[in-house]
Amino acid sequence: MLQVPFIREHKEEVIKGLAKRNINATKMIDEVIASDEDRRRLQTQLDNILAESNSLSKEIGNLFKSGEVQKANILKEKTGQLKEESKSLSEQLNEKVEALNQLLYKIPNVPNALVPSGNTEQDNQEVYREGDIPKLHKDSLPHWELTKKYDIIDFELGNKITGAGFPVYKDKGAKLQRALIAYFLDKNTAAGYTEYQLPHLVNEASGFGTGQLPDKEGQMYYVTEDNLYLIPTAEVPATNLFRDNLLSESELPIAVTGYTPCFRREAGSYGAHVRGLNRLHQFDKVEILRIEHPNRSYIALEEMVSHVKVLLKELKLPYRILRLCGGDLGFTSALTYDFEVFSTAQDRWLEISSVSNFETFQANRLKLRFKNSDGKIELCHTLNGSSLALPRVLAGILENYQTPDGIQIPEVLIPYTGFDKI
RNA sequence: AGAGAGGUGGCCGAGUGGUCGAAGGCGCACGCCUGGAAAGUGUGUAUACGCCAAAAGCGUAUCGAGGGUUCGAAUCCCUUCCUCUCUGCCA
Repeated sequence: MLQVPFIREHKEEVIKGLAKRNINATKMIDEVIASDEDRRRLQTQLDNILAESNSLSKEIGNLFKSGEVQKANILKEKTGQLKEESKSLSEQLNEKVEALNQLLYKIPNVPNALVPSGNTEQDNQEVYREGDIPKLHKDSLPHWELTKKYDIIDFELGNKITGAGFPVYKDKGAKLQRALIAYFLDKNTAAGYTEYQLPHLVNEASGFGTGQLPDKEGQMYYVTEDNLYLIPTAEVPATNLFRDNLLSESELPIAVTGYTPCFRREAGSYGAHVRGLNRLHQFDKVEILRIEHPNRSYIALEEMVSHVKVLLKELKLPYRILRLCGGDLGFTSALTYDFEVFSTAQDRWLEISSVSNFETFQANRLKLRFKNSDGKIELCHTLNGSSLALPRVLAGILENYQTPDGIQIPEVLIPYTGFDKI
């Protein structure tokens, strides 16, 4: 959520930035500013009344002590009036604050200057490409055929025990999953990220902190009995570790990694784009997260991008990096780089990582602050990225590494799998 | 799940209607002391919002959360969440 003082002071900049998301925010921003002015006016009025009432109460106490009951009773009547006024004012104030918040929840983050404007995927900028696209044999298959052929993932079985989008990994498929998770976590911890094992269910406050709530509750599975949500990404529990924190500057930066399953209710579209592993209700992901000093957050973003590059390079998967355009940018993000692996058998790019800087947008909701060297309190910047989302990496490996007599295992994974071919 | 106890500042802990944003201690910061350190000693040490061009300053709110009683609530009442202990269940 954007900060009101920031909106007030950078009104044109905010409107211009949001225009890149194809939002005409002029009206919304004006409303916010007007609403905030009302709020401040009410606050001042209320504070004055309460101040008067407090000082009267003190007087009354003193009068009672000195036995001047009559005088005290006169003052009592006055405080009665003040009380009614303050009650009505504080109701108005609460309503105003709530209305203002409702407005703010609807305003997405202001894109960074680097974000290109645009509506669709077509407008994303390719900023990097690496790796050779392999030439496959003529009978090569998409992964959903391969998994069947080698009996390593069973979609039907998952369908039976749960439903569509909940695959069952078997035998070497299961082992390969575990290998990927271990490999990613090892690389991340070696790069300085601290490993966490996180809860897979979160409460409402956490969903709110990272921006899933309000409005996007439909995307999460919800446990009604206990009022908990299944996490759509480790970003939610990992970021909320630091909710309501006032850090000292020396504690920054913080770097966290964790593996969790992710649960997404999203219905999605149909056809080849969602076949097999391309889109699931439950999938595994290893996440990296950083909490940074505002001065360093864009350096950190580059570091995260470089780190993910290494993973893909080592896996020898052909990939490209896109800088997302305004229309494709997530609600909370200021700048996002998407990583896509090329699947030769499907002849298309598959998104496998998304690395974003949220600047203060999440931190503002989370109340995640630090005390700077001048002793002033500032919001931290938060960033996160996948390193990596498993299913599509797996799809990429299966499809790109297939040979007429089996699927090769990428060299870096062999120490983890214990086998070199499926 | 049942019974009981409890939630106070970074931490420990006192506080049962006004003098309490809150004693005392620890911690932390700065100073003094010291050749240096320890000890000792002095001072300071919450957050949010508002007023103010800003700083200083002032005001308001905050003792788990929400509501109520009262001129006045950390303190009394109600609701709710959480933690701990015992019993039950269970990996």
